[in-house]
Amino acid sequence: MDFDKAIKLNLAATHQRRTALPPSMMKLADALEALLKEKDFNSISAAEISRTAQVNESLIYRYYKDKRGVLHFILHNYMIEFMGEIGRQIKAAKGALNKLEMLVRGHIAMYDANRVFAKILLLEVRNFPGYFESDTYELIKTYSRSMTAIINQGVESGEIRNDIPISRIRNMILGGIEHTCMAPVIFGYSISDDTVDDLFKLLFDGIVSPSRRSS
Amino acid sequence: MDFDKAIKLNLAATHQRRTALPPSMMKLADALEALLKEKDFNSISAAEISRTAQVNESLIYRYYKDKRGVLHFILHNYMIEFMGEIGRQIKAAKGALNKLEMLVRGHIAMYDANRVFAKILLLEVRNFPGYFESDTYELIKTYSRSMTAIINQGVESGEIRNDIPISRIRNMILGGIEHTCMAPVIFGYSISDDTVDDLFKLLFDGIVSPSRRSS
Amino acid sequence: MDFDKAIKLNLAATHQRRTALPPSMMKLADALEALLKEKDFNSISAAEISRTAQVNESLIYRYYKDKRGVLHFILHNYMIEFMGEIGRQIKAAKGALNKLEMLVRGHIAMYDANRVFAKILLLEVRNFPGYFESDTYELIKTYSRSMTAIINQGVESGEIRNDIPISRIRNMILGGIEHTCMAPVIFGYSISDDTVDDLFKLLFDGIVSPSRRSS
Amino acid sequence: MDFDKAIKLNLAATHQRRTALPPSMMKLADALEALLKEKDFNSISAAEISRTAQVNESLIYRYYKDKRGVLHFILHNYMIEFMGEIGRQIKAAKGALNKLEMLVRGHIAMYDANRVFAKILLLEVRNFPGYFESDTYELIKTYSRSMTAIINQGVESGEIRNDIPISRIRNMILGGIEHTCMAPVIFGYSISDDTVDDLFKLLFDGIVSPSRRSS
DNA sequence: TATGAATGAGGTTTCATTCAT
DNA sequence: AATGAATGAAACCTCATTCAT
Repeated sequence: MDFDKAIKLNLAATHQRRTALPPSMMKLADALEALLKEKDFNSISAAEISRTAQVNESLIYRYYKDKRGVLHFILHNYMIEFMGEIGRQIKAAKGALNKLEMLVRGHIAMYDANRVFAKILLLEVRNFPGYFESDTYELIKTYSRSMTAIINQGVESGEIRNDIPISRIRNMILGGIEHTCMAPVIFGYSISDDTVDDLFKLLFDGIVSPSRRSS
Repeated sequence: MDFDKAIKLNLAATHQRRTALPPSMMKLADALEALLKEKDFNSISAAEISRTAQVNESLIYRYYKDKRGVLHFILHNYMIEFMGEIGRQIKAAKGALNKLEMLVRGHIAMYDANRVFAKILLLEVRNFPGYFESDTYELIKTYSRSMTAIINQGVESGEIRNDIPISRIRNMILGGIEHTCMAPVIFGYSISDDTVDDLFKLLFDGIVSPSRRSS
Repeated sequence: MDFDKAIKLNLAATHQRRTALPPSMMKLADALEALLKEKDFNSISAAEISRTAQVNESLIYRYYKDKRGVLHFILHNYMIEFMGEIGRQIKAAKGALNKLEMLVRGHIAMYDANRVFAKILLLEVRNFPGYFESDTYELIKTYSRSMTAIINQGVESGEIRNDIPISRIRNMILGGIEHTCMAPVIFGYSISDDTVDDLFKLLFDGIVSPSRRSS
Repeated sequence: MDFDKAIKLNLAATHQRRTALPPSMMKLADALEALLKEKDFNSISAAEISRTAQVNESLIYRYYKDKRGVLHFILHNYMIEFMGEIGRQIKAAKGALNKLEMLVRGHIAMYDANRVFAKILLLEVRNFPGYFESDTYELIKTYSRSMTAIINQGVESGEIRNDIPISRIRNMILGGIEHTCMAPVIFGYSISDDTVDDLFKLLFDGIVSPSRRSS
């Protein structure tokens, strides 16, 4: 059973996943995840992963393409969970700004709760050649597109200013998220509600169209 | 002649610098800089640096503490150039917002013109243990403090809103800069003036105090 | 399988040991031992050990902590053999002085028969930082303690003078052994019985209690 | 000015020597000598020697054949001093046994006072291929021959037994000296008069001719 | 499904030494 | 008499990975 097959099984319900996959495959992923809490990917060796997993080193190459395959597997699992969660929250909200706020708060909350996920996405995966062609990056683009859609909807409904290209607004928001989370993730402190509130003040007072401003 | 001595010489004029240091020392730094345009630091080997520099590998260790020392040297040189440049530009501007704009535009222009500098600062240096205790990070803090001072001055003069902690405003700005530059730096396309203008619209409409708003 | 585990297996019978451990692990130890007959440890390279063992160089670091780990392994094996041998001989003797004589003669005989063991202990291991915290040094302390016990018993039975601290007597004896063996070990000549007899004359005329002296 | 020339100058009086030789040449030798007090030759690098000497590294190769050349130079200087000293002492003594005793006591005293000299001769120089063809070894042979001459004289005068080849007696004596000094030199404790007296007891009771024995 | 053994390429770093000035 | 620059070999060690069982 290889990585591709695993990914498909992964899409099934979480309960089933954990049992459907070979135990050692999960142990390896869990081990790497645990290690990522304390070091970056490049300084974790295959030997260390398997030692932590209490599993034979060769199994990495049975279940994954290579060492990096384990990282992608972890990321992919997180992304799927993330996308589902976000999808549910957006549906509940009314109006583009509310949806956006849900989205951003959900995103930050996910990073806050799952540091390893945040680390991988913020630090590990970027300068890896080939990442931007990976399946996982496709998921990110899906996410990005749904944010674009919401902004677009907000522009059309008049909630969001229309003098700036939507893609740029989206990038601003994504940048805000990343910057808000970067330091806490690197230095390991939690992201306070105040910080997030301030992010919204700065973000929204900037992008909300003048006619809608309270003051 | 070691790294420390080199740094001091570095502070001298650029013309002098290049001749005062051993040729191979500069060749190595130049070679690493060239290589950084195409790969990340960790996947550049000492052998590769010296091969590119057409210089003996062991000179890395004669002129620098270790391989990473070359990276620090490059970064340090850029930082010194950067700080000088920025300092000059700020003095020319009147008013906190103008100063801030100069600062941010200068910062982005520097990143745009010197991709390697941007890459090192945005990608390479962060998760290196010990970076935050380095001399170079001290320079960054100097920069950060001068930004804080300008914001503070803007708050006192009424140009900038006073309901958000200054440190958070500063982080927002730094985050905006980083995010504006991140994608262009990673994907290698240039940063358009429009992008920067938009950043200011978003940034300033957010931080300018309501009483000063035109609409 | 690492060094610690190996040590435990080591305690098993010799026949079993050689088969229980990875063949290459033993080949490496044997190779180093052979090389130590002709050069000192510092001038034997890892490449040389593995070449002699006809084994891949990296196995040194798989089976041992580092190059020095092989030395410790060899020493440890010898120590275990040594301790067993010594233990058996002591039991056979009656009276503290006889026991002591057995001990010392056994010790010297071991050095005489196993020059590499002697070399390691007398020359290679001493000024290595960390040796005195090693497992092997613990074995030495065990040995040292059993010598102390015998001396103590001799003092209580009146065989050994009681006006000198036991630890000093013990050190005197250990020093005598070392002194006797050092030159033969270094220059590669055998330790004559006469030399050992003389050591006893000097040692015992010094430590035997006055009441027991013939003259 | 090269080593050979230096050696010749060396043979001149001590006062002149130090001034006749280039200062850096002496600085290097002094530096190595100082370092030898704490490490063995193999773990002292050329860089370390020149750094300690506060002299340019290449000067090692200007004034000496190679790194080991410095060691030989130091040894040679000691040897010349040693030979002069010994020569003077011998002349003062009457009778072969007295001369021999002077010789041995002088030799041991020299080792005791000049640990670096002793270390080089006892430990560093032996397993170096080519040593036995060196100029310095010629000096040693001179020394050895003068000892042979004394023994010969003692045999002829009846002081020393004539049933053992002279060369063997000489080796016995040289071995005794080495044996006596080895442990103190390695472990860094001083050589007590008692130890030396014992050496003589053992040596002379063996080599003195029966007719001259007191008992 | 899993294991232990082994490999080879490559990593960073240190060193004695030589050359040009 | 002395220097700084440069070199190439070799040191120790790590790693991802494969193979036979």
